[in-house]
Amino acid sequence: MSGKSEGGTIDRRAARTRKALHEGLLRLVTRKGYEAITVQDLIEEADVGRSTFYAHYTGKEDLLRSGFAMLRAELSATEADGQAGDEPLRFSRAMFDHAGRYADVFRAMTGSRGSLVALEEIRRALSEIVRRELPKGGKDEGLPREVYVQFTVGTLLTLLTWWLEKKPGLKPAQVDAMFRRLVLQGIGDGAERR
Amino acid sequence: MSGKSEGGTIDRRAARTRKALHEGLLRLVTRKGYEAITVQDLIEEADVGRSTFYAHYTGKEDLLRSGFAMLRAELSATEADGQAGDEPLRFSRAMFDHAGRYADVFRAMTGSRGSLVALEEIRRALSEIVRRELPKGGKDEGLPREVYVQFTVGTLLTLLTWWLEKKPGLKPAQVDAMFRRLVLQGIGDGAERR
Amino acid sequence: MSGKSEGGTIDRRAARTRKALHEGLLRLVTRKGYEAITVQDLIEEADVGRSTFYAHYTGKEDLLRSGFAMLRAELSATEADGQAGDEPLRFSRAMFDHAGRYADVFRAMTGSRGSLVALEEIRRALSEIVRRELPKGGKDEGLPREVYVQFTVGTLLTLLTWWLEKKPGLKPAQVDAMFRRLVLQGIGDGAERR
Amino acid sequence: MSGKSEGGTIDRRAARTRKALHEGLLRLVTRKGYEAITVQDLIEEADVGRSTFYAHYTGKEDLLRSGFAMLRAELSATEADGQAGDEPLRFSRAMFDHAGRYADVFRAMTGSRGSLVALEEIRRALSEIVRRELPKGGKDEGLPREVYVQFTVGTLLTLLTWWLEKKPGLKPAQVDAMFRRLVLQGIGDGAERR
DNA sequence: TCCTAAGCGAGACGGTACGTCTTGTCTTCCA
DNA sequence: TGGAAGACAAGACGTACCGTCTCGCTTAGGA
Repeated sequence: MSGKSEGGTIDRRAARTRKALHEGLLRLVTRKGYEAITVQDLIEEADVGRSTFYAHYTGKEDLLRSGFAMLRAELSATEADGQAGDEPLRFSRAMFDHAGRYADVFRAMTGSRGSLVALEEIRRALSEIVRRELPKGGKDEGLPREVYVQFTVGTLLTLLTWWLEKKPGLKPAQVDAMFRRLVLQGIGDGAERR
Repeated sequence: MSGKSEGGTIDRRAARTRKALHEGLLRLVTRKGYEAITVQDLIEEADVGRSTFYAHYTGKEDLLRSGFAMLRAELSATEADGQAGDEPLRFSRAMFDHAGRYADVFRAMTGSRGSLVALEEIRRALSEIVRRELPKGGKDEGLPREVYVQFTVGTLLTLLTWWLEKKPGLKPAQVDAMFRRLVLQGIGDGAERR
Repeated sequence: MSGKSEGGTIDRRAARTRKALHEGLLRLVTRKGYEAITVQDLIEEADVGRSTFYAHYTGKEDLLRSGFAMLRAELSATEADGQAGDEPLRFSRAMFDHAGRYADVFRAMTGSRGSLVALEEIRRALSEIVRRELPKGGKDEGLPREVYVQFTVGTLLTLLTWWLEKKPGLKPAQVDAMFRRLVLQGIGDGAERR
Repeated sequence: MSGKSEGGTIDRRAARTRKALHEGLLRLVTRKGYEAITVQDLIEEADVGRSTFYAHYTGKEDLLRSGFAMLRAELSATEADGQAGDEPLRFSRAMFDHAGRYADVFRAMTGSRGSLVALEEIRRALSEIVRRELPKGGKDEGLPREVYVQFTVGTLLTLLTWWLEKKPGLKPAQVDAMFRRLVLQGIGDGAERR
């Protein structure tokens, strides 16, 4: 019994075990990439028994997802303070700031040594945020709302990946500017407009 | 000996073996998803000996990549006939037509049962095409050319995935229209321009 | 990790696993000869996982040797009761009695479907016994003690093989008589002596 | 067609191929022991195609046996000149002389890196000789003639092995003396006789 | 002298066993 | 007596050989 991946506070020990595993995962992921990590690695890193690991999680994917779940919970909690300013996409700057700080982890999750699972989790987390932040207007012109969301998230990830992998020297503000330009105007050259 | 995954015409038998493996991979990938495929599956499906498989490819990733390499080679060969019409992104319609026909394979490669490797290969193939097709106009307001390319490819993949996974009923032309709208104008409403 | 082929009492489960493997080997060896046995056969016969097998033994030779080691340990333990009667070679009769009962195993180990390893182990086990039982008399006319031992063991094996392979109908006592005659007098005809 | 391992003079080229393989086997056997030799080793050493090897022999055992067959044929041919002196076992001295010269090959065939097949061939070859050389008398006393033969051969091999492996410094004459002593008188101490 | 069948080298191939590695379950022991 | 430790069954991995086979090349021996 003892519930699998629910995060509820069951026990003091259980909480300590989960913390150790999450931290171990972070350390390992930057050291050898997500895909190469084995359950054996995880339990050695966290100094935990094999059956203990499986008592808490169904596998390393579950551990990863549970980590993202915690992350999302935290994000939601601290989101209220962003008052509904009328500027569109105003969350993006915070995003790039944050990503810049955890560049190592991000790269290890999404690079070729990463995992589709991680990528999907990241996309899901971003989608939730964008979905909440993008409720303006309803012009549509045949573009379903979900397409807007996925387009925005996709562009964000494109910039993020290009930035951290190819031009890590850039400042978050510079990348954010490119992002906004692309999302709001696309690549249509400025000459046609104005 | 005899080069691994180069596709050169080495031997009549070798070519037949490789063909059998590539076709087997395609069949299997739609049947159970890329990730779940084992080398054993591949050699049974292609009716090939285990050591023969490893004589040609270093693993299932290598087989996958070699398949994409062949695909790219074919695409390059048949590309010349696209005369340099002045319309931008004119390749996109063909792309969506093609993708619609191979929806099963595409989904199996990129879904959660898919593989980062496949995704990267698809992205690489598209990038090559876009890079060739997008040479118009000079540098623009500090946006590096590669960002244009990645943005375009990313948006294409976003639309492709959303289409095949969520709205498989749409016609290629409809999805193509959305793609062009997003890439050329972003989500900024049309009212501001013109 | 938990010692390889030492036979020590490490764990109840480990002991059961080893027992199952030893018994499986005996069954298989009479069924298809030692050489033809594969590790796969052994683990199927013993209903054991592949990695479990390799956790205990380095290969089928190691399993064989460990079986002989156990056998020797048992023999040593039950040897004390043989009081030092003055009759030479008095162990031989027990040997032939024993061999007659395990004729199948013996043949399967030493025949052309057998193994040099098994033969060497048998020879080693017999040598130990003979070395202990043959301490009478002082050095003799330039014949090193070890030559005596090897000669005795060799002759025993010669008789054993000939008996079980060519004349399985004979009684142990008859073969033992031949053995003693040959070892003690050679083939020189008795007439010359006495 | 073209018979497998018969040695008949089929063709000049065939004979050259077989010679190359036999010589390669001898070189390899002293270099890495019989058991460790692979067909690949043999065909590389003899500079022969894989299919050519299998056109002549069914495997490395067949090659080995065919080598012994040739050896036996040669021995038989040169045996006639040994006139039937009345001395028993007079062939043994020549045996030990010969073995001393080919110590390397012998050790590589019979040691733990050797092969039961080789041992059986050696035993068979020696048995043929002993059977021919041991026709004297018919006292018997219940000892079948074949037991005499096997006893003699076994003792010869025991001495041979012990000599080459443990005391390679001894002269053939010394070992031969021990052999004759053991075969003719056994280990019965001299005191009882005379 | 030319032609043709054979012997041959080269090595791809289908198979099988190997020893290693990882997974998720199940048993034992200890606190 | 409930959870940690780790032995275990299962099975995929990549490697090494095996014996079969299909190729061309060469190389006599008979026409």
